[in-house]
Amino acid sequence: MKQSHLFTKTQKFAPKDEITKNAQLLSRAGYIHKEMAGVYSYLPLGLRVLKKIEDIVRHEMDNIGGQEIRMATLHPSEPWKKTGAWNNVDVVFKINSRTEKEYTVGQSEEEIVTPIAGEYAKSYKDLPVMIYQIGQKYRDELRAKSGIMRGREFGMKDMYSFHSTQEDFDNFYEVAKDAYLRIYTQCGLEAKATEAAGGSFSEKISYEFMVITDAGEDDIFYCTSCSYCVNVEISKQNEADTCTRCNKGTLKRAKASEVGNIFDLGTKYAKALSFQFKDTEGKNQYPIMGCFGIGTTRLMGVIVEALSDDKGIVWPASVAPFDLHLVAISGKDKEKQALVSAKADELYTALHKAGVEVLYDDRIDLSTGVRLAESDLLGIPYRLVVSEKTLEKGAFELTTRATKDTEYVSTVQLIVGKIFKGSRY
RNA sequence: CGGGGUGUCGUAUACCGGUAGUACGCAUGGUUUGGGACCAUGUCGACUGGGUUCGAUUCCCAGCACCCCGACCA
Repeated sequence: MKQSHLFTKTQKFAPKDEITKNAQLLSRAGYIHKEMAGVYSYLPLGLRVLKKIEDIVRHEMDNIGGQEIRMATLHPSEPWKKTGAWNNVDVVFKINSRTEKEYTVGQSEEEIVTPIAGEYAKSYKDLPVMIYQIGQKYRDELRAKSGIMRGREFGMKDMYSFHSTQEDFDNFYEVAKDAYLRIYTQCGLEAKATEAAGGSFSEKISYEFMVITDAGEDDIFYCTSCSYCVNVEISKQNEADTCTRCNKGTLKRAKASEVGNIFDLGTKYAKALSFQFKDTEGKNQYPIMGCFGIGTTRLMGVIVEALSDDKGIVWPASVAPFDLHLVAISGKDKEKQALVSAKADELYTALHKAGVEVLYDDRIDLSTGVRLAESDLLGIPYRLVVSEKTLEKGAFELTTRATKDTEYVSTVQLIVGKIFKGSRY
């Protein structure tokens, strides 16, 4: 994409009503646009990032047997009344139509997905079933905060699984946990599966996936030796205690942000919504249900919080809006400018053909400082500068955003090799 | 929902009970071109409603919006 064509622009100052790093950087760089407290629109660059995150999530869900669907956003109130959520869950939006009919919008979808699954899964042979969707969620939060980290409308992947036995559920729970950890790794984050309370969902322990960051809103204890991690809220141990899991490490306290949560829902929703199947003996049984959520927009926010510097965002390659930022720089000399532009155009085409997603800053009349500062702010993993200097050298300047390392490369093949490093092919 | 704070050009800000100033942006022209460069000219503004006052953007009250702390957090 040519930057002269991109309708968004960067801003030198962050809006004064955005305090958190994720909102400041994403707003300044033109990834998001605030509509009201806790509600953001995703602009071209932001949507590209979000789609990449969604694709990573989608791939892992498909891998463990998930089947993607899209549930309605507007819901009838009846199933919500059946499960009690209509009156017991305070973040449920309640909408009245002009004919006084009551509706709600999705904030979690047990009430909708359970009847769908129940309509088809009549026998133990039809189970397990894993269904997920990626889409918008709406929650009537009393206080939206922290930019895109806690909104009233946000993106979420929610998967629901139905099992004929507890054992089958338990096995899948572990499989899903591993898939979750792979998702965060691919997003450039180190997440910890953390024991937490089940909330109003479940009396059992749930797992929250936590990324250690100063922006974190939760406190966790994690073991210095094994993978044990627990939310301070429910921990029976204290900081510096020896870990009871491995008896080797000690527990350290840290601030962390939640980027996912998985629950064992038992038969609560199947019972409330009358989902039964026939077991091997022909008897009616309620399936064991699980719920697996990842806030995709929140994940985007946490990535920015965890991976940015004083100049701007530093996207991991896997979720960056583009692979490469091509910047053409030249003085006013028309002849030289034409040479630089021609070379940059040529590279843009060749890189595009080689499968590289390129944002091409072709605004050659703009001052260099502005454009390089913008480049850093946008946070694309690699920057390729074409200028009079590099033309003389017969090579282009390739800079890694994260490390600021610069090297000169002379061919498209070498550029492609450097930026993909075999990670994508 | 409890507590606190803030509302001034598109953005960030200044001052002020009596012409609302600056920077960035935007427009035009010119000088620049490896780190948000410079000059000139132009463009654009007091959240809403009451009250006090000769006069309110400024003081007071209410509403609304936004932010922060807490509570809450499927």
